[in-house]
Amino acid sequence: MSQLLDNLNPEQLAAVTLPPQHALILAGAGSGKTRVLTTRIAWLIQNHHCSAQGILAVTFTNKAAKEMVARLSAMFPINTRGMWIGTFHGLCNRFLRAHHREAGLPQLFQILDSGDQLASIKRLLKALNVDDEKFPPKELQHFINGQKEAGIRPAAVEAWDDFTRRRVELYVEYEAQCQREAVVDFPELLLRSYELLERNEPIRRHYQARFRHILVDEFQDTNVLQYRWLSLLAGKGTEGGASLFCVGDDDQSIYRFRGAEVGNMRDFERDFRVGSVIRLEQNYRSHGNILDAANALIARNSKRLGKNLWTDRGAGEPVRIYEAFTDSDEARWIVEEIQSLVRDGMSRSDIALLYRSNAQSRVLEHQLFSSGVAYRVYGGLRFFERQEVKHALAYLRLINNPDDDTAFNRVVNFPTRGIGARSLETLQDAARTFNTPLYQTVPHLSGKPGTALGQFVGLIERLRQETANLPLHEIVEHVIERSGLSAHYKAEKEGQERLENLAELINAAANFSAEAGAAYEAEEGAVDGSALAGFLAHASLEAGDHQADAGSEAVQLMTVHAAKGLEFDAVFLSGLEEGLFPHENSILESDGLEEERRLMYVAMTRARQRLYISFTQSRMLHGQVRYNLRSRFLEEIPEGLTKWLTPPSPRRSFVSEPSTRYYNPGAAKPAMASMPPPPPMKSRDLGGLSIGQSVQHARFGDGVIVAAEGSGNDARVQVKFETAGAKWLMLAVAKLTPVG
DNA sequence: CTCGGGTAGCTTTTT
DNA sequence: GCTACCCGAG
Repeated sequence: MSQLLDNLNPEQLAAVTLPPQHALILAGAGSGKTRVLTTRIAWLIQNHHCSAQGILAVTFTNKAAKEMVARLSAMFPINTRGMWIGTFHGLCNRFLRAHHREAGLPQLFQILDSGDQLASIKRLLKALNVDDEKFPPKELQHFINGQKEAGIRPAAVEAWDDFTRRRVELYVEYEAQCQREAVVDFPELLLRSYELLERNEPIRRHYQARFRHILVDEFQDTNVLQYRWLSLLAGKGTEGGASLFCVGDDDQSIYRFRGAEVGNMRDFERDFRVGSVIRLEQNYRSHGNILDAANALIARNSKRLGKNLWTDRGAGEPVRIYEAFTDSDEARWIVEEIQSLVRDGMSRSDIALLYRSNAQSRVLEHQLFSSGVAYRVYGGLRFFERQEVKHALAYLRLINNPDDDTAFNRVVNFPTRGIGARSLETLQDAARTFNTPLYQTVPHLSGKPGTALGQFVGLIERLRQETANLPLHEIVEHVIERSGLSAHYKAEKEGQERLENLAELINAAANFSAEAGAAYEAEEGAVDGSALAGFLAHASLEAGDHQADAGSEAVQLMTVHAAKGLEFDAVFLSGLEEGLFPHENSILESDGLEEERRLMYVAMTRARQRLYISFTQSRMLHGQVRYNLRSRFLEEIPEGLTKWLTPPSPRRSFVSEPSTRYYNPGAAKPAMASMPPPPPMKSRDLGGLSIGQSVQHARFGDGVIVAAEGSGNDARVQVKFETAGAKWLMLAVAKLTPVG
């Protein structure tokens, strides 16, 4: 117990030992957030503030949940099984399985991942003969999920125009289809749970009485529905209930685009009259210069709860800045620098190469590859998203729940068994007529038992019977063999890797039985039903690691988003250019720039010892060479903390943005006068115009030149107009008048 | 049914 | 510039 609290700093200690009450912990990057969260749980239990059953801890990713459980078990022999620790979706799944009847779901309901959901929507639009040009499936998916995540059912959507009204109708149809097929999408897991808690008083009271302490990780990433779910569970006000312990960092809120609502932090303070806001500001990760640079940058954001990281580790090295001519030059320099770090003894896996968008990885990969530097890219397809794995899972899903039309469509003709679009269309039509799922419709088709479709149904029936009494991993193995998948990939030239993945799936099933089996059958029979159903839910809820040979001694490549929560000795931050970072799309969004700045803050605070920032004068993007200004974020890092590895060239003033008030060309260091002139690319003949120049156009109005290409008669400039958006204009044709 | 040619679109992502 | 997806030909 005394050991438990050893080495906590005063703020961490205060957070861990708060008396039971609502609390908001503002935990800066690298401030020991996870440690506080887990120690808090251990402290609560050891001091008899509650039993393990009284704890609910919720995270966003399976990784974070697993880490919490691992750290807790390492702390003291604790019954983690009794606790509810998991992701929002994982916990809601557990809840809905336990109360499926009250939630209006069959016990063996299946979970649709995003891809399944999209397929389901496409199928719906087709069946309803909806023009998918007018209603693009992706857009409809976004619409439906957006409504659900705001807690809005179709009847409550405010639809003022025909377009929205039609989308609401499709939302209704989609809900009906899911119900018919006994499937539940991700946001539905949340919404169903919320609604059930809300309308069913006995169940609500049961859980409110049970959970004494609710702990939330990455609270800044919660969406509206998640916050409401937490509020309901905590039972604020008359119903008594749990203490909410929310840990988050508003400066690291980078997921607004997927519904995260930072405002939840302020709302939480207000709604729950949070008396204690504790700031964890001591950083155990980075050296002083890196922290100071990050602090100075984030200080320019206006909407902050306020926080300043510090360290006692010393200033360390300056932030290194490098300007390259082209993206390949930038990549070449980065790889050379990496090689030199490795020569000096740094481990490749302690080096990260970060970028704003995935498209940037290609040039970097190319250079790493040709220099023979081992690297690893995060962000590809994940295990349970692979084609062959999804196919195998689809067979398993059909055994588990034949009404799952998404699974049916996926494998009815894979491997091919002569069931073409024609027969499927007939089947679809019949299914609509009889209002039955596809599987059940097959026997209705005018008594031809020998048809290919009939044989397919026969196959599934046979598989179900043959596997009825087998242990889980043998079910999986049997289905892979007897469905024809195995033979299909054996025959395929490139099938070897797929076969290995299928073998890995059998492994995963064996592991699942061994590990999760025990946990799942704990208390309340939360997930009974078959092991198969549990495994399928697991496969949907946890897409698996991003592949890439883990553990190998390799440089880590990923987007800044993917790097959140990670740390490295050396971090290379590439592509610090206007339009890329901050991304051009974000500049038009309200508060978009502040979110980009937070993203930059996250990126910088990943570095322990060395931070490199680079940008280029020209970059190939969307098949065009673009000439971008260097990012305004570079101007927001105080000069004394940086070291330019190339001579800093003057940044053209960025006319349309108020942030330039921080940039004062007049105050340029005298040394700049002796710097070499800007390289030739910048001095291209634009008829007296330059990048950054404000111009006027007769039709499009006022704008700023943001890029240029070609020369002479072919010279073109890209102008970002205030109202008309970005346009490429031929200088020889367009009449542009310089302004100012 | 499979292959390949043509074309639209292109920030970030977990569950 | 790349790629994912759609459609038409074989």
